[in-house]
Order: sequence, then C-alpha cells, then structure tokens
Amino acid sequence: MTSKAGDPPPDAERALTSIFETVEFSDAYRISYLANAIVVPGYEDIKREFGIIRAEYLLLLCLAHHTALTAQEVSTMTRRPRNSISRAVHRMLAVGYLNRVPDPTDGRQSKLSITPTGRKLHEQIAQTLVAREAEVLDVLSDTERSTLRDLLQKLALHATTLDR
Amino acid sequence: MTSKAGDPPPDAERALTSIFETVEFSDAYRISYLANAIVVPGYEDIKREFGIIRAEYLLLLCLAHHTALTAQEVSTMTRRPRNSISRAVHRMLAVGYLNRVPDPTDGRQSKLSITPTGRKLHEQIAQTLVAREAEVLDVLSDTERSTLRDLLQKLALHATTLDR
DNA sequence: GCAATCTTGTTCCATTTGGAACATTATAGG
DNA sequence: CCTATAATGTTCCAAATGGAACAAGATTGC
Repeated sequence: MTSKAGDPPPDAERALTSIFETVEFSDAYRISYLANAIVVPGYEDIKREFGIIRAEYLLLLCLAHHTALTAQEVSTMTRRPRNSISRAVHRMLAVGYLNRVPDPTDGRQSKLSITPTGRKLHEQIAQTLVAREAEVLDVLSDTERSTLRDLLQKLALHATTLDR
Repeated sequence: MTSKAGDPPPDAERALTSIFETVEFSDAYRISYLANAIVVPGYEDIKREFGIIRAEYLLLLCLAHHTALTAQEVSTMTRRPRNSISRAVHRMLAVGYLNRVPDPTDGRQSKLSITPTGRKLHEQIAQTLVAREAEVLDVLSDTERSTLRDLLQKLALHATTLDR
C-alpha cells in the first residue's frame, strides 16, 4: 500500500504527505499526527486486548509511578477532565486494580494507589506502547533520538505551565 | 497555580511532572502530552468560536492545501475514520465551505474542494492554532526549533508508513 | 464476459467523551 | 466565629467518536 521508508514516494503518495510542509502550524501538526499514529492506535489495542479505556490506563500509569495520588492530581497530570478520572477510578476499584483511602486531613479527597494486580496489568500494557514507540523512533539514530528526548522534555515541562 | 517556566518547581508540582522521566515510553508519552496541551485545547476553542469540530476542521485544512481530494484521501491523511470524514463533508457542504463534484471516471468517489468562504474560515482558525503553537515553542531557541522541525518531519513521514 | 473480491462513501448503533450543575468539605476574609 | 468563596469528586446529559454492516461501483482472475 505505502512505499517503504527510504524509497522516493510516488506522486499520489507524496500528495498525502506534503501537508506536513505546507500547513501553517507544521510543528504542532506533526506532533499531533505522531500522537495519532503512535499512542491512539496503542490505546485501541489496549481496549481490545485488556478491556481498559484510555482514561483508565492513564490512571493506572500514573499510579504505577507514584505511591499515592488524588483523583485531582491524576486529572492535572494527564489533562483528562475530572469526571473521566472519576469514572475510571470507580471501574478500576471494582476490578481490583486500585486502592482508595480517604484522606484524614481533607474530607473531600482520597488517596489512590495501585494494587499488585494493577501493576502487573500496567507492565503488560506498557510493553505494547513501548513496542509501538520503538517502531516509530527506529528511523532516528541514537544521537538524533537523544536530541529529540531533550527537546520534547523541555517542551513538555513548559506545556505544564499552560492553563488548559 | 503553576510556577513560571524558569523557576525550580516546588515538590508538589515536581511530582506532577516526574512522570515524563519515569514512564516506560517517555518519548511517546511526551508527544502525546504535547498534542493534548497544544492541539486539543485549540480544537476546543475552535468549536466554541466557530462551531466546527475536529474532523470538520481537518477536512477544511486538507482542502486548503490541495486543490482537490477525495474523502478517502482526507481520511488517510488525517488518520480519521472514513465515517467521521463523511459526516464532516455533509456538514461542510451544507454550510457552503465545500464543493463536491462526482468523479466521472470513478462513480464511487467525488472530488472535494474548498470554497472561498471555507478558505477564509480556515485562515482565521489557523491563526488560533499558530498562536497556540508559538506559546509552546517559544521556550526553544531558533536552532533548537529548527532541529526539532527536522526530527518531527522525519518521524511523521515514517509514521505514514505504519498501517492503521 | 462474468463471478468473486475490493473500494468508496454512507448509515446505524454502542461507547466514549467532556461540559455543567451539584453536594460536600475546606479556606479566606471580615 | 461566620459568611462567602474555592476545591474535590460525583452525576447527568448532550455530543462526538469509531466499529460494523451495507449499497453501489470498480477491479481482478479466470
């Protein structure tokens, strides 16, 4: 269907990629396109294979890397709306991937943490996404990849300061 | 709420960004996070301001940069499902942002093109996204930005060869 | 030339999504 | 201390989303 990476693409196919160069916000467009090409299909696989939707997996992911978080913190970290996280918390509690203990010092919130089963699942799911990431990044050399990492980190950190 | 870009972040806030470093697929995660921080809120603004949803705007965007495309081509270029594009075509036709002429050589498909009104709208919308992009990219120097462009272009081109 | 297969665009439907309003608790200002 | 304001998590609802099946047309292979 599509030509291989190194080939000079035929005209019909070239037309479908020229948008990357002509679009007014080409960096943002490329980033968005890449997200759609890497993670979005990844989430679809995860849904099919594990019955877990995006907000649910992001919740597990955050908790796999922090000993305890509130729902609000997960919402902020992931830029998902609070109600999505709320729903995710209920489902993940129900299937035993999550613990929830009310915060004694603040009656509004609860501390969430991942269970061993939840962590096992996360590790499986992460593999899927690591593989998908590798598929895309393998066109870069080691130096290029390391440069990219640094630039993305800088941008991501800065983006956290952007309000919604 | 959040500290400024250059400040050393306080502990509570640092916890919310450390995921960028600890997540197993950190490049993919950062790309996805950036897409959510730049483009997604952009689409929300566009919906509020212009009453146009994502698939609809992507359709206009593609047609603004190509004299004629089929719905299938737009679907491929944007990685949106065919039915989303189909709906978008109908709405954009109804409001006069689009022309559609059946392909005489292939009865299944039609050639789509943008109207002058549609193009005007695209130009307004693009400004919104260009501004949002600039907000994020302004932390990079000119050289960094140019390096990033090249890397993203390489990745995006390669990603087009990924099925689905 | 014809049957089987594929492609395009569409409709249908179930699921996901996120805004808005809400109850509850905490915090700030007087 | 007590009222006004803000934050957390939840429910409700309308909208967007994408998979699946479909009709109509094109292509392939015999």
